[in-house]
Amino acid sequence: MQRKPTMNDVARLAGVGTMTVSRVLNSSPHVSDETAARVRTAVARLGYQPNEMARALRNFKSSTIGLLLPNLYDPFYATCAHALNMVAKEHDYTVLLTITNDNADHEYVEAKRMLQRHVEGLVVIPAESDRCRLGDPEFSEIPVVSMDRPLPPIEGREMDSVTTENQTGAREAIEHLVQVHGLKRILFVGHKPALFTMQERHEGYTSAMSTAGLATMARFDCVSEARATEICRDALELPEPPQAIFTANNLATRLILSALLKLRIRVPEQLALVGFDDLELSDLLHPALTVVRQPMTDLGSTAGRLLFGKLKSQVPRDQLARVVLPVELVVRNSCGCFFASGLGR
Amino acid sequence: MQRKPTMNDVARLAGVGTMTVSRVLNSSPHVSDETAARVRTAVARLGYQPNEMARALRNFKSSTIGLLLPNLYDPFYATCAHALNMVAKEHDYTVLLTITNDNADHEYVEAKRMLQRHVEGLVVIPAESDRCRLGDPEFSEIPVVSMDRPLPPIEGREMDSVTTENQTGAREAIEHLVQVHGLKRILFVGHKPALFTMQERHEGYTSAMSTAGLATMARFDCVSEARATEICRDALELPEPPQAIFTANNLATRLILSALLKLRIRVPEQLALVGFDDLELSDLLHPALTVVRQPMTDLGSTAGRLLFGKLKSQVPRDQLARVVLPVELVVRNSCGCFFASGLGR
DNA sequence: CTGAAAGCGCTAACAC
DNA sequence: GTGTTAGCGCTTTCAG
Repeated sequence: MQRKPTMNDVARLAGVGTMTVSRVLNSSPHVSDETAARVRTAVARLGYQPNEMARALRNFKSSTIGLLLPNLYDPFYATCAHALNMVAKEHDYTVLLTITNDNADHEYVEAKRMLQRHVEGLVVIPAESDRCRLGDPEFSEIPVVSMDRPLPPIEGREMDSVTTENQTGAREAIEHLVQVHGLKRILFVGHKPALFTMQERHEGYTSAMSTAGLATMARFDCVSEARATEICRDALELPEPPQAIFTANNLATRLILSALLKLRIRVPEQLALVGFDDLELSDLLHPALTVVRQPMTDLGSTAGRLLFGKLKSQVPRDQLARVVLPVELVVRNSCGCFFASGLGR
Repeated sequence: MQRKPTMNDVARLAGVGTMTVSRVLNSSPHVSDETAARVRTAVARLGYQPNEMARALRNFKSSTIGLLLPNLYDPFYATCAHALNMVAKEHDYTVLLTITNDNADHEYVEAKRMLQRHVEGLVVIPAESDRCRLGDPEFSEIPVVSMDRPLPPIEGREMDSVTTENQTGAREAIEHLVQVHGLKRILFVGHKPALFTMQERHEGYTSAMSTAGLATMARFDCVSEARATEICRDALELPEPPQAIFTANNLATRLILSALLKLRIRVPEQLALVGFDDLELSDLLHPALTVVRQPMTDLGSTAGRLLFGKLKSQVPRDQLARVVLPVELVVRNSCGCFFASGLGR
């Protein structure tokens, strides 16, 4: 385990100065072909690899970006992360990854760590919180882009964001239930009332319901199997029980579906179901799930494009971008469509 | 956007030398409480943050590890990555993430990039390939741990690995089909014959079949919906069609399931199904899937523990660890269990 | 207990 | 075209 060769070693072996080596490595024009060739042989002979640390220290750039997200076991976040990574790779950047567990304090600490590591930009799925600190002045030196949820503006400073049409998606889901299937009593089920996406989807639900002149009912506590069962039971005991449930994210969908199955409630005959977020196997379920599908990959790659646009100075730093990506209502069977016809197996 | 404060700035403000500041920051003992306090105030006043780049350059350590994996959209890999990240966080290390797309050349290039960035260790889900180069001498300076698939030993050098009981898992699945359900003709379906896990599972399948005195049949080309349909159709046209299919990974399971549904083949009555790898909604399917479940989180965290064991010098570098984690046969309905009783909805 | 000097590996700026 | 000098921000070494 001997010391790694440095630029000096290469220079000595090639019989030139270190600067010449540096120039060759950075393919600067003013080097004669002959010397360049000599240097390259020396590099190859020694298996020389530039020390990125020294380079970063000198150049004030690290070719690194930071990615902060709540977790990676949720396929939604993981897919965003995947897409972002691909963009970074295209630009020859490396990604520093951190899991925040949806905790704003961790997020802040980790973001600072990344700053110390001289990341040139940050992509973040902000932690669910009222007191996010990613707007602190120390972060204003690098571009920051948020995905899925916007970063709350702090002291007037706003940051780029890429989100999806949460409201529109929810509204379309409800309108489908109301207009196509003639349903009137639709229950909204979410898992965290404070979450931006949750609020937006609830807003979409509310507005669609009120447009149709229907009364709303919502539960925001669908966080466990037990609770989901409770929610379903409560709902069915109502004098006028809901005819459909709109689950506002993949966790809620999963839990409610499981509860419904256990309670032996027939979907969609007895209770229709539409969910926000597509799930891996939802087309193979019985009934196949009708869902609002979000463009997960686009979220990540758009965030990446936004960030690199600024890093490569193609876009002025102070130009604010707020991209909202379209969602798609994927009509399958759980809403009641194609079901009587027996297509649903 | 002014220059960041350096240690020198702090030293000047506190009226001490830079060394004293350094000592305080690294909580070295030989500083008087009073000076230390002065330094700390100065640090706070300036909002000083140590420059990790300079530190890494000086110390030859970066508090960074590298993670290389095929992709993040596969929940299996993503969950491993999540677990590893959590371990790294415990040790106050940062993770450099790279997607290899299961390409050994990308993997090699990216691993070298990580080396240039002075990662202190590497965790990798090796790309499917006969010519992996992660055993090259340049990597022998840092500990390398592989997950899910072992790294092929190169020039005698072997590396730590964490895998799961692929053979045993497959064998148990087959034995269940044979012994509990009395099935004799079982088709093995995989997607990539070269993959380590695929081979191991096939080996388990073969050994279980031969122990039972049964003939084997295998397909290794389940890579698309169309192909899956073809596989099913081919199988059913056989003079003695299979009574069960064993799908050797989550992709194959997904595709075969979808094909079976489309072909209106009843599971498990007409054809039983057992898969390797659990899927997010597989307990909600009709029938619920019987699967061999792998400890995804354990894979990641064990790999992390192995790596940090060496980084913290608790374990000698040359001590080879080969951990094999147990899998679990999760019996649900697709194998035929609990099905006649109507429990499956 | 504290500070000054030297240098980690690299490159921008200026000589020649 | 090419080499020399200086210094990025930090810490090790060695004097005080």
